[in-house]
Amino acid sequence: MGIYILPMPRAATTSDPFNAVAEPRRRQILDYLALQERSVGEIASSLSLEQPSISKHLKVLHHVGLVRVRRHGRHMLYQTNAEAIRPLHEWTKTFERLWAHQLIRVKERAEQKAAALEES
Amino acid sequence: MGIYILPMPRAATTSDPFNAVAEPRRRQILDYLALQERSVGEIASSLSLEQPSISKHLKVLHHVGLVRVRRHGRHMLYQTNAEAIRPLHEWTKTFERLWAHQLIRVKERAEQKAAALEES
DNA sequence: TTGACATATTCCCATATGGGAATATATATT
DNA sequence: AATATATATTCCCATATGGGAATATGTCAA
Repeated sequence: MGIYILPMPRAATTSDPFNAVAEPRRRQILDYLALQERSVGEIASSLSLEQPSISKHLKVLHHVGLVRVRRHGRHMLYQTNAEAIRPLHEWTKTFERLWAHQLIRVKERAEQKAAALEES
Repeated sequence: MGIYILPMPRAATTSDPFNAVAEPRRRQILDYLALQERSVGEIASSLSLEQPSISKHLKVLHHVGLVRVRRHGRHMLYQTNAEAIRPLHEWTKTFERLWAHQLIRVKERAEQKAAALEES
């Protein structure tokens, strides 16, 4: 182990939040765990998935810091760590101005078209 | 005959923007093409990657609508379609309130700790 | 037409993956 | 102690993948 960044056909799901979040099930889990902590069993039954699958997804999410865990008796209580989603938010935010501009241009073109129709 | 559910080991990179954007190179490309359209050759030399690799990444990005293309002579000019990033932004945004709350709690706990130290 | 340039496609291959099934580990209860 | 419950791990396997190299397609210029 150490710093190894190379011949990977596709970056590991555990390599960063972007990869971890690419899987729809894992986004579901994060949504579900956003407001309150839940046990693995609760997650499994709520999302209609087998417990081993949930455990594996949680392992990935925990590896990149997207969830916190604490033990409560036999149960492991997981909860979304929203802070880890922030980098994704920041990255997407850098494009916010752009889609606003693009929408304005679409609107302007539509208005020009409407004006042209009036004249004819 | 019946319904066969094909085993998908991992969703295709072309399945949605979340998967397309998981690849760091593709995020680089989107950053680079955010403000102005660029030819494949320009992208390749700017990001220090082989042209075939760039073309393949662009194919994925185009498939999910993250870039637009237009032909200009022999050149293909690509540009980021910011609108397609919006769903990612919206999803991450749903967690915005939460990390604000969590930061407040972290701050409060730190202050309590400091107060306890003062007393002792 | 021929040649030069720009981009796209194909072939190769080692690797991570997600789900299912079976099993292992950990904790609580009696 | 033994047993039940909760979670984690392991094994299996078909599949998509990213880069490199080679090649194909497309477009302009002379």
